[in-house]
Amino acid sequence: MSDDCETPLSDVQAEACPIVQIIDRVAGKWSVSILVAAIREPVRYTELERSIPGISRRMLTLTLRNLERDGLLTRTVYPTVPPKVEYRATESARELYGHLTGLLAWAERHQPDIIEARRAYDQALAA
Amino acid sequence: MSDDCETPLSDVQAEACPIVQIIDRVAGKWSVSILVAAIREPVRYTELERSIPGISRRMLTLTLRNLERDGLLTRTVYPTVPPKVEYRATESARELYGHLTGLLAWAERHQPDIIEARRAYDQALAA
DNA sequence: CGGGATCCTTAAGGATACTG
DNA sequence: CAGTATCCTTAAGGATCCCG
Repeated sequence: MSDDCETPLSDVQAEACPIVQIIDRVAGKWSVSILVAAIREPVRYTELERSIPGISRRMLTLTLRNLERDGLLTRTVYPTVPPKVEYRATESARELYGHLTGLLAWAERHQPDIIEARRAYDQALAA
Repeated sequence: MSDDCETPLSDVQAEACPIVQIIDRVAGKWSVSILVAAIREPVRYTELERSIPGISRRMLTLTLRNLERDGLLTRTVYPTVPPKVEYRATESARELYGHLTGLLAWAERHQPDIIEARRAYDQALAA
């Protein structure tokens, strides 16, 4: 999935490629949910599992690892009994979050247009 | 993949959900590439096929249809021989594009951090 | 030229049992 | 509590052929 942005590209596609990479980073079903949950305050594993409906243990762990690997989350283990692990958003993640809320604003402004566009498109097909 | 944002959610996940929906809209391997290509001027089918390395006919058509359905592209057929079809970005898409370039700026600012974070993470694993 | 229809491969994700 | 390991299902995407 990771286009290298290496093999010779037209100027316009050279612009598209890094954008695709970021999108990929926050794509997948769960990345944003976890990121948003960890933005304001550190969260624990089980806390995430409970607050994100439908996520499986497997995907929770996998997505956490990826976010950590990209430097968007830090993972802190408290060697207590029972163990306690906290995930918190990094500064980098908080800046990214700012851009995501920008996208959110766009979505809210255009939601009616999108609904209508889909309705029109689907109706045109049925005809 | 489309979380409904319907089933009762915590306030924080209620915020995450619409963001996930937009990400999904521009996720997938090709959406952004096509969008960017069509932003400045109308483009033709074969033009897209040539300018986006590696895209298959199938995915080009599928992605175009989805973008059109969401009101991000308009499709214009000129009934000439041979046929000519132009895709152009809508106003809505141009606004979305603005937010995407915001993401691009974030990516450029943090690319060194990300590279370093991954390197550190991978090295810690190998140890 | 601009596709649609079909078949196949790969990767994302879900379910669940087990563990330090 | 916070995971890992394993198995299985689904969906995204690729290759190809055909057609107005």
